[in-house]
Amino acid sequence: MTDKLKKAIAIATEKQGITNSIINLEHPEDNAFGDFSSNVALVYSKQLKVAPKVLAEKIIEELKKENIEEVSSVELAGPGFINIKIKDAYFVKGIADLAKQGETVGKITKDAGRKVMVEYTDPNPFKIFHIGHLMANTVGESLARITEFSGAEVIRACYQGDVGLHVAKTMWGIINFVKEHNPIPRDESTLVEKVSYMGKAYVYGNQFYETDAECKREITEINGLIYSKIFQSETFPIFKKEYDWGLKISLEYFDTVYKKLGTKFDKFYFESEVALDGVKIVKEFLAKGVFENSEGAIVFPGEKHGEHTRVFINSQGLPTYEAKELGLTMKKFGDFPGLSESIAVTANEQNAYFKVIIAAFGVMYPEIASKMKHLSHGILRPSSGKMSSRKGNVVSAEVLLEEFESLVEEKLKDRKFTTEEHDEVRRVVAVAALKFTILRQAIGGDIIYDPTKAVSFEGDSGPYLQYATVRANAVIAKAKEAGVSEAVVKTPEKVELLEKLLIRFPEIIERARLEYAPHHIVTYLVNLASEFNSYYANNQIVSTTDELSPYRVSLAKVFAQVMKNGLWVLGIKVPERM
RNA sequence: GCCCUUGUAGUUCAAUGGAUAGAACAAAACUCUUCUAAGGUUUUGAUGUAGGUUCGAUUCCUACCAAGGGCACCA
Repeated sequence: MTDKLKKAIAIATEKQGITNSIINLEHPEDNAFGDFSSNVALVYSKQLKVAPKVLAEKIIEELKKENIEEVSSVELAGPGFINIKIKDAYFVKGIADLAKQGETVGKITKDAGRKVMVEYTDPNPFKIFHIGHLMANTVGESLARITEFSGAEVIRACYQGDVGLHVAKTMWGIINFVKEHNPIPRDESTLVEKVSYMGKAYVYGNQFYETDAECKREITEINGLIYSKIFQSETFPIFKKEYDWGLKISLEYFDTVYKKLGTKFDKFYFESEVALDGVKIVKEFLAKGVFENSEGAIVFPGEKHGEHTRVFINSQGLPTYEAKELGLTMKKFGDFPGLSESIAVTANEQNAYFKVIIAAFGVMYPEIASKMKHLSHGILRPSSGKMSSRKGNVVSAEVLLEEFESLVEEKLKDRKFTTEEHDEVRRVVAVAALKFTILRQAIGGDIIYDPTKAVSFEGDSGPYLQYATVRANAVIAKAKEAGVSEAVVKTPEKVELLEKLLIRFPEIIERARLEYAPHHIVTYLVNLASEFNSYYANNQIVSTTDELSPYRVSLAKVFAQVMKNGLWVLGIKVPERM
């Protein structure tokens, strides 16, 4: 419909002497202005040296001559807008079409044939899985699903730092921690206990790294030994027992978190498997003059490319995060030939870092640079202070999720559930509340989270969207029970905003994909759910006497499916009941 | 010091250069013998400051103010 109207307006505009015009066609915010609105007359009036209103009148005249079937009226409004209203029958038919699509409603084919990798979450073994990882996971998963829903083949990747200074700090911490305080948790301890022990060991190690020169020297030495895992494996076994233990429980624990959040990665990358490649690339392009020797390190002189200089190989001869990133990127494109796009989601403190990486690729492999996309998120901040896993004042994902779950628990008190159902609802609703909080606003900005107020489940929230869907499903079930006919025999004279919003779903998906902006979907679903809730309050949907009942039930069905798919794209599940 | 990002109701967020700047929370009132009241209805309230570009600026440009992040061997 949008394309059809755009074309018609383009033709009408062309007759006024404007060629190759860019037609802007939008849904006016105020529904009273019509279903579509265009500002072409305002845009091109200057070029033609006529008043916008005069031009608009002429275009409207042409449009009327075209006699487009679905259009009920074309009007001039305001300073020169062309407002178009669509016949109600078109929307009724639109709902019927959506109903036919069933579970695939809203899926588009914009990205068909494309292969897109999304790398996100990237927690580091040997360290805590904190709320920053929760954010990256939520944003990344949603972007992956939007892309998938747009028809692309999506590869979910997760990149984990199994070598590096942080590992050395934890190793040192474990070794010294054991001596002084606590022994390593035994096998019968829970995974969470083991992981939190390791988190403490890291903080302990880091504390000494920063304050004690001798400890710093030891940790640096351990770091070198850890790298020997890659370079010359025979010197590594010194810490092998602690290392293997730490890596194993970290990965096991991450899996439990992913399961809870609803992510399933297709590919895990480790720093240890890309570090060597990174070194190779740096050496190769050092010879070609892309990198330079500087103060014993090898750096990329970013200033030559509008960026800043960064160290790729340190004076110890070890690859930094930067060099590993080169190896990782090459490996991604090597593992998945024909990759059309490689998206990486990280915290926004890495924005400048990624610009340098992409600039370096721009010099070495422009083809790859053009396919790289970096997206970032802000921090999920408990209104007091910045969190840092180095200082240990971080909120772990575990703690935050538990906090949300206990809030849901409160609400669940009055409802009757089986134990199994209770736990499921508790978890699904808590995750929805959390993901909604993260995805409701444009990605990139910080999300301020007040731990005392926590999260209200009233108003715009994940549970609000789930609740509207659950109610629609309950109505559908009731209709089935009451034996309301499936066949729609009568349709309403006049459609509501609900129908109009429903048929826009695919457009919203497309925009979210184009702009890498999940929050457009959130905004849309909130409006849609709110519209449905009003409709639900004003209309009896299930009735054995009202001829409109089958239509209303079919509308509820389409609504429930759009909500389910829209929430799926956000990574949110809908419970059976709540 | 330099670079990047962000300043919108009391609060947390929206708004492809367009029309009367949308929600939610908080506050006040109403609403469950119709399908789940985690709902619905109504009322109050905002574009950091100063310029500029434009028919039109929350949006683009400049300066200032404020907040956050980054800037060499961490990831």
